[in-house]
Amino acid sequence: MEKLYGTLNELLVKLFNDILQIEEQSLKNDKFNDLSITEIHVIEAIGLNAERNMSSVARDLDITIGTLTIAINNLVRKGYVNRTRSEEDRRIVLISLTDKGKEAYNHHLQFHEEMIKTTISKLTPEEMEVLVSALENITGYFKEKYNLMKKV
Amino acid sequence: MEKLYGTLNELLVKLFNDILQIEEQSLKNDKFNDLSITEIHVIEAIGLNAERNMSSVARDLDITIGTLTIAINNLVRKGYVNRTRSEEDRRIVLISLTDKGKEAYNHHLQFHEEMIKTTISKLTPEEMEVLVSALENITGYFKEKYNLMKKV
DNA sequence: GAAGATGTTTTGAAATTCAAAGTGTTGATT
DNA sequence: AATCAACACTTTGAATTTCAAAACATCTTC
Repeated sequence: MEKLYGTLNELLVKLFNDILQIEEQSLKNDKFNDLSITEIHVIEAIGLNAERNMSSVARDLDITIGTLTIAINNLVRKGYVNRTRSEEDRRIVLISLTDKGKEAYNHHLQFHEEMIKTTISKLTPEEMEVLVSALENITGYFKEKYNLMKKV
Repeated sequence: MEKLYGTLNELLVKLFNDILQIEEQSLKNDKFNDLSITEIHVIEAIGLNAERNMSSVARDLDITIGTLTIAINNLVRKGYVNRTRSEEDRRIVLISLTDKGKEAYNHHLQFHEEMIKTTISKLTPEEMEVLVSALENITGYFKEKYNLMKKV
């Protein structure tokens, strides 16, 4: 049990550093190498579906709207994001991905998919289900803990 | 199968973001709340053992020495790190944790331990094993991929 | 002892972030 | 209809983090 414990700790810490670094590295040798990790995350948060307003995207990313404004300025300039004002309520700014933005979105998705594919290719169907429920447990716990902390 | 795939992707991404945010939040309500995450990482990298020079710590953290110099300036100012010059080779700068630095190191370790302990407590032994082997797969994949990229 | 190598610091610039002030729009109240 | 508060967003000013390249100090080698 103690051993498992150290293993898990090490794995999580290592996983963390690795993912960040690889994501960064892989961006550099990439078709979309004018995008930073931050910008990729914004593109991810906007998503492929309908137009979204600034506030909801900022909330998803856990950043302030002011910070998002700056990020969107750059993404619009680089041609990844459309920005328009809502006709119904002219306070609201609607953002969505351009075709180029959607391409970048899908490209990044593939990075993730490759990672997952490698992971699950070594698991049996039963193990896969176990993994999913284990991760659901963990993220559930984290979500709870995070919300508690936020309220304090 | 496709569905599991998306689920797993989502779970891992979420887990990742959650851990980062919780770490950040927990620092704020903390005894050592004058430390940023970056600074905690530097303290972790210096470690409890012998004095280390700038280059080796920078290499461990995958940052430039110049960047580390600035981080160490602040940590010295805040009383977490000792900085001396080697007597044998006066080019070399030796850094180590002060008592306060060691306290912060252990405190952060406890945060990790608690996180892992809670995680483990929510899992059955079977889930544990699957989780560990899945994470091993992922980090293995990353390690390989990362080394490849670095060489390019 | 000069030249080059090594280890670190400094400098200048860019990216990311926040809090707070500012701008424009809408909705409610009177 | 006029005003005022609430809302959605942008701008501003400052802090942090980071890097590359120049500068500095010290060692090693020829």
